[in-house]
Amino acid sequence: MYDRYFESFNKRVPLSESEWELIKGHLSLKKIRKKQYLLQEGDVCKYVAFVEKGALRSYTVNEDGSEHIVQFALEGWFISDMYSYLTTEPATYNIDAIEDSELVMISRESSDELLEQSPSYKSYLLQLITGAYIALQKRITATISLSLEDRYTGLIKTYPDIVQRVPQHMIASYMGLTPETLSRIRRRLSGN
Amino acid sequence: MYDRYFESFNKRVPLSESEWELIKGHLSLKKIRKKQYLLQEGDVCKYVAFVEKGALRSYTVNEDGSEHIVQFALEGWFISDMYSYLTTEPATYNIDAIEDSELVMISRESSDELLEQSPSYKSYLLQLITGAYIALQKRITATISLSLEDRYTGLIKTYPDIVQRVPQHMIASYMGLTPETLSRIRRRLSGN
DNA sequence: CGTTTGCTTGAATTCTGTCAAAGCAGGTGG
DNA sequence: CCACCTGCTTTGACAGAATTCAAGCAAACG
Repeated sequence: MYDRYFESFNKRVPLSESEWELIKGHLSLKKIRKKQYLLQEGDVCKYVAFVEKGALRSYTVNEDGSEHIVQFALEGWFISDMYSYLTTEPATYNIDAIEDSELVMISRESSDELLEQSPSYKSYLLQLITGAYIALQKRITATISLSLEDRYTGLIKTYPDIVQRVPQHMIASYMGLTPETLSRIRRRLSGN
Repeated sequence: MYDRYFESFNKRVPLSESEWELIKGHLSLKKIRKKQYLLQEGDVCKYVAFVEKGALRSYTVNEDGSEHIVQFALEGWFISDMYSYLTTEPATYNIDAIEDSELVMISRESSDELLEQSPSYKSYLLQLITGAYIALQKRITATISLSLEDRYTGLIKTYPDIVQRVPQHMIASYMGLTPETLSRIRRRLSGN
């Protein structure tokens, strides 16, 4: 229980027994099934979810009904609508499960308390978000500077599990492409 | 001196006199001229720069010599190659000044010390990076889900000063477009 | 005043999206 | 066990959009 979360935490910020007990008291476990919503656009996002097991995605839906995937989250990643979480404004993203999943949930209230009471928690959060920030900057860099072929091969190298576990039309959406275009890129890469 | 930095800090995390003195002891001021480098690809990034005055950009250069702007930083923003800064690996980004600028510089050593000694500094950094993370997520969302017209008008609304102060071929680079394409988008938007 | 820099425009080319259809599993119910 | 869905991927033809290359023009600068 909370195994991966503890591992993620402890490898960045080594934890004493007592501090872990304090933190654990603010966590809760949630299981959701494939295709089930964790958050719907318009609701206020009250939790950050850390993925113990499974796979989720966050995405927007345009007026014409088209979906655009903003993020995937597999084991060891967190997912949330951070803006809604911090401001309590209505969420602009939807989040649902791509696979049956197990999540460690941290509410805004719990997070605020932990930030006051536990320097380790504050350090962990800082490191986690800094890592996420760097990853987003890399993604943007790839988007504006590389060809589609190079972006896709880079994605495979960086996140092989995502490419294996997630349907390709979702990868296309994540890259801002149509499924047809991604299919053609893959053919070009596999040597006609 | 350090006015904007103090303001940015104090509005997020109110500071006592003594704590500000502690922090101020770790800051230094740097002035750089337009077109001057703050960081070159391959060097290790030893500072995070907070912009007191002026405008900078970070960008990559491809083998063919084409530049791709990853970020702009105006007054109140920070800029750095965070990955290089944290790992001491060679930087993958270049940073230079678009206007004559004044910067508040924080070295890695100073930042580490402050993170240990000042809970307020840790809180400030967490809030700053969280805000930057959310901004990047918005940018990615716009990139994969909106038309070029909507992306450009969104940019004008969100960062009017950037669009006014930065040459348009740099805006085009930032959006991942050629200058010609951006010029045509602007004509379409101004009603032929 | 000449040069540089940035923005615009045009025509040809290349790439991507759209629409329609077909192929290909995996899963379900009969 | 098989036939039939259903969801996903691939393919083709065509229309639309962006890039490329070339040229022209205006403003800024030394």
